[in-house]
Amino acid sequence: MATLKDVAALAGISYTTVSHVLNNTRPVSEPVRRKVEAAIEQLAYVPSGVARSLKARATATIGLLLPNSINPYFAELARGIGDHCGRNGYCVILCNADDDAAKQRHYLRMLLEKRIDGLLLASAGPSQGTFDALPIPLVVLDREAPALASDVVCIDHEQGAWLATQHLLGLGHRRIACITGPANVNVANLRAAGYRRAMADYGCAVVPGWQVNSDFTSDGGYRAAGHLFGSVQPSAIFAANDMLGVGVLRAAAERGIRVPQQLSVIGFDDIELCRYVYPALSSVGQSIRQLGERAAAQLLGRISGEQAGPPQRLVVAPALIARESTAALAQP
Amino acid sequence: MATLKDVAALAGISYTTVSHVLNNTRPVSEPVRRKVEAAIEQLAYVPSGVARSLKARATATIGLLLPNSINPYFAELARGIGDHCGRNGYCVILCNADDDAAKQRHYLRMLLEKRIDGLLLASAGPSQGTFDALPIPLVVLDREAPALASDVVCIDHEQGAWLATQHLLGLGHRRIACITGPANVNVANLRAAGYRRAMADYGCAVVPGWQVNSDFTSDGGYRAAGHLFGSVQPSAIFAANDMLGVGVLRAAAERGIRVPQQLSVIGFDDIELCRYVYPALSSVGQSIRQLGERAAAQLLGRISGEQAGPPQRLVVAPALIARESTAALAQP
DNA sequence: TATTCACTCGCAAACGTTTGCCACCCCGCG
DNA sequence: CGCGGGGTGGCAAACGTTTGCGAGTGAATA
Repeated sequence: MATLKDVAALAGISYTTVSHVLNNTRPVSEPVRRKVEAAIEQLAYVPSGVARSLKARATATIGLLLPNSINPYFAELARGIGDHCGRNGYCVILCNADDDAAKQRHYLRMLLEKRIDGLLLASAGPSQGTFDALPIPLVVLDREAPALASDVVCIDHEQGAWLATQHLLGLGHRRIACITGPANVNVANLRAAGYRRAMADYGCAVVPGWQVNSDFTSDGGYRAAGHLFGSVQPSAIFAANDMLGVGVLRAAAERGIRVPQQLSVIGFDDIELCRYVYPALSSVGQSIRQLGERAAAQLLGRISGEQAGPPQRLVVAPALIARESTAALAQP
Repeated sequence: MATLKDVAALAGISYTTVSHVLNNTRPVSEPVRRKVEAAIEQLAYVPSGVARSLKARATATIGLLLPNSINPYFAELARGIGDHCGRNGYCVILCNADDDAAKQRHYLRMLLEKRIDGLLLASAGPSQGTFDALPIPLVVLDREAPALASDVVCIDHEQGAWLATQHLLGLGHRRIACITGPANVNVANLRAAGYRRAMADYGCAVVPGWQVNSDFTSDGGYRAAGHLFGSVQPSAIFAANDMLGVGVLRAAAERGIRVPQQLSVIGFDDIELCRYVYPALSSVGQSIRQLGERAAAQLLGRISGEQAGPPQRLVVAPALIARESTAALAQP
């Protein structure tokens, strides 16, 4: 690859000046500028971001560390982040940790070596001190990170769950089951709490067995729903994420349970998949892409120094998106 | 951030030696090594990949340029690529061009500045010379790139379409419609060609109107199917990609057309979404993640110089994945 | 004519690594 | 005693930029 010096030599000029015409960083006479530009063209010169980064101590690159990418939710998140960063001249390096703590540390190390300007951490499991004293801005996405003194942007999980459950209650349902995530992940517990609060608000006792833990996958939702159909026979199910909801839909369809006539189902997150299944899955959430963009904006703000001050918590309010999978309780 | 010199100063040793203990690149006495390691620990030193890359003229990073990310297909592809690269010590910088040629050039420029070691180009539109004289290895994914003298890894689109159509024909269907992509994208034409070849093999004339162009989106499939239902009333539909297929499923469901009893539907690509819809969508394809890994492997081979020689075409054979959306033609 | 600018441009020192080359010490051998 | 050589470790030159400092032109001004 051609370098600044090559261009300078070809143009018969010092490479300092070449640098200045490249960056418009000081006036250069027209003839010289033209010669330089011709040389650049001729050599197909592309400046080295590596050298530039070394000098500038900045890479215009951020890292995005995802815990597991099986959930389409993260794909949409990544899109929002990538878009915002691209628009602002930043690159993003994407790493899937696959729920593996060792892998996560490995990637973090890699990113630090690459001298990323900031890190976006999406809903990781127990981080156990991995992200304690990072030398770069960090914003945590989607998860509450009480231990970390970093910015957090996420949705109000508890409120969203309340909203979803309240939607079902408002439709007349009372036998409302809840399928939630693993008991050791915080988000799952918050959503379950929202469910229980809504039930309590309506004076509905949550019978043991109505709330079942699963794993945030479609298959988990499928199995959990099968179990519920055989026991508590709910008239509505709040699935603590959309993948679970999709699994519920399938379990119902296979048994000939008609949705929403005989069973209402609502999910959480409002991933695009909701619109593709039939019946389309009602859900609560906010534009995931916007969430990603917001997180990216926050991080970029920290990097530029524009955003200063103590850690912020940006929690966005969820909205109800009623689709085809929820309807009023049929009169018995 | 601490530098090599800081570590050296703290350890009371030259920074040359520090470098050597870091990389195990020449024997270092035990006491010195211990002192260095202690200093590294104490300063939380992380070597600068930027400086390293500048010296080594390599970044251990590849670029992944996607045309549009609305299709979940690309998310899966990215996952496979990211996995393979991660395992081999490479990072991936992901760029979504959103079907915008200017954006695509912008990203390419950015990636070149970042001095990526290789580029993975997924199924872009007409590239019109943008990728002509790249100074780095390039492998094109998913699309046949006749103009480019680069490696290509893709699936046999024509054969896959033949397989899908043949599956329907084997089930007794004759009134088989085909919904395909935009006429100006090569992949769409190849798939349409496979459809027609299969029809011809069975002596079925393709009546005008049986093949309709769409846009590879769920919505496009929905509209096209609606159109078909009102006119040719096929007993089976081959959708040239899974998103189209999902749209067909919805159009059928809304009209009370039962799949597969009254209508068989088959897609192409075998994205994960196929398994989530009900009825699960039959499809043809090969593990998308593996396709991605394969492409990444090819690129990494070119980068390391292990793979030399003329451009290769790796085309993988598609397989039929029969699910719930296809069944034998009901006897009238 | 001497001084002061405005306008252009070049020199060279960073940025943080890797690595070829060389220097030193000490031991064993002739 | 002289010398070779293994075992250690330091010097300094790259890698390709950015940028502070300064130098050289003319022309305008005093």
